[in-house]
Amino acid sequence: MLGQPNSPLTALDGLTLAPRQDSPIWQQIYNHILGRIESGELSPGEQLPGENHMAARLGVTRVTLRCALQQLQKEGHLTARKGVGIFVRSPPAVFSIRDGRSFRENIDTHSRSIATITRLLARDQADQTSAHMLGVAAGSAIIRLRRVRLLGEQPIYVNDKYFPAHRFPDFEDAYGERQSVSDVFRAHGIDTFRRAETRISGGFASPEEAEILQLTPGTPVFRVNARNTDRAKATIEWTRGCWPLTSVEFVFGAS
Amino acid sequence: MLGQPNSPLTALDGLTLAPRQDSPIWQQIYNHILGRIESGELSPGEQLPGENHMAARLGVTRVTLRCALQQLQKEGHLTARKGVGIFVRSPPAVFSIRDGRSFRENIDTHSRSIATITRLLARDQADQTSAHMLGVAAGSAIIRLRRVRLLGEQPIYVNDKYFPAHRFPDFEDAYGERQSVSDVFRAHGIDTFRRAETRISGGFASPEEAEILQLTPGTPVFRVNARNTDRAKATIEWTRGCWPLTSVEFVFGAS
DNA sequence: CAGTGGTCTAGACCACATG
DNA sequence: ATGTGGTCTAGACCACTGG
Repeated sequence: MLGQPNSPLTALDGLTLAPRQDSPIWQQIYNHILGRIESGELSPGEQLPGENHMAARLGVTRVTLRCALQQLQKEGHLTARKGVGIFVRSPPAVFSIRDGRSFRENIDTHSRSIATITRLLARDQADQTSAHMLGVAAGSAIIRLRRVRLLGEQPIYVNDKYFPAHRFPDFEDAYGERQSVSDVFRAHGIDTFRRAETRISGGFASPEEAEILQLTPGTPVFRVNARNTDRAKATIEWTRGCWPLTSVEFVFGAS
Repeated sequence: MLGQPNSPLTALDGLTLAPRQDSPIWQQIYNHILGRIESGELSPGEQLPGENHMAARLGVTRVTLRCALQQLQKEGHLTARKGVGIFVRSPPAVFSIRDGRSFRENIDTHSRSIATITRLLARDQADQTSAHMLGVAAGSAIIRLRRVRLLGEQPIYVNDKYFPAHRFPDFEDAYGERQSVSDVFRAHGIDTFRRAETRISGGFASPEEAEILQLTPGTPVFRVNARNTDRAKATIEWTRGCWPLTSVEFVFGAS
């Protein structure tokens, strides 16, 4: 028993199912919960009652209830953790990423707090893909960096960055102080660099991505691939990132 | 009875369910069908056997089978039409859209045939949103254009374009001949224009979008908003488009 | 009319996480 | 040991589409 993690258990307050409306029961449930999330009555991180409770409360089967919950999970509003419970995920008050600006510059226009977690920083050998993107030979020494960005408490972005190791002998030291890639560039004499290419595609969260971003596996996501080049147009960084579909908007060429 | 629309009914050939593997039954079914689609054994437009047939053939409940089918629908591989059947949708061999190029220039790099359908061309009054995007007063005369693009037989893109009517008195005539917006611009003395801003976000297909794109409602999609401006930086076109998530990749700033 | 997919019920067992 | 979400069964009725 978890005590009463959320004393009011308010998730379903005020829901009464119309007996035979034009819309399916699961959609009525879906709409009701979504409404309570978007209105803020259910806040991010809050736990919902168990599926059995909710199904009994509504007089429907778990199967029916789960239709609604699964849709809400696919849309990024809820996260389920097996053996634990279902939680409000959100925000996802969409915010904008402008091409050519740093992550922090983009976020700063928002009021919420932003955090960076470095999950991996290691030297490795380039595989086929990363070698190609960096313009080096397969097997060359590269540096791998995996970071997760949090908006408030919610992870909203995970990315893997790859660097040609020979350009950055002091990567770890330069990075360590402020977790800033720009610092690393500057420390190695690269004061101007440029976003050479950005590719945006769509996909579905792998189990690994889902765990990091606190999503249900199979949730739709943005996949972003980008290359940064130095003044001589040599590639100094290749980034592969993943965003929940509903958390972000990409802006190109704006004012 | 539809006769045998696909004589072999090959959708499930060779599938035998492992009794208690590590992966759920529905995922085994999912993987099997997806494999047959991607290998080309199931071709676009082909109809699957009915759910009852397939469920019986596999010795599972429809509920279990539908788990697999629904996932495949969300990913854009299958389309279900109530009262009719389930069809292979595909392609979606992803193809790339480069910013700043016309749709046709982008597609021509692909081998498949491309078609344009004009679903609507009308004069109207600007609502709040379109007025704001076009930089005109709400209620001003505007021109609305809705088009669908097909790759092969599959609709892969629907968009609504809005134009300030006062700039294009002869829109219909200039457009009619080749269904070309560039022609309209040229006919009104606009020989150079520029993509001022592109915004990419994610969402889920509305019933209307789903019908047009032959998707299941709720399928994840890209939403693209863009503005074109003339030499004087006045907005001459605002576009709102919708792509199935798995059909396209957007490329910015490439070679 | 018969066949289709969409919805729903009332059970059940499982793996998992927590206390 | 308990409660959680994940999976699955064996039925059922419905609305829709087509011939």
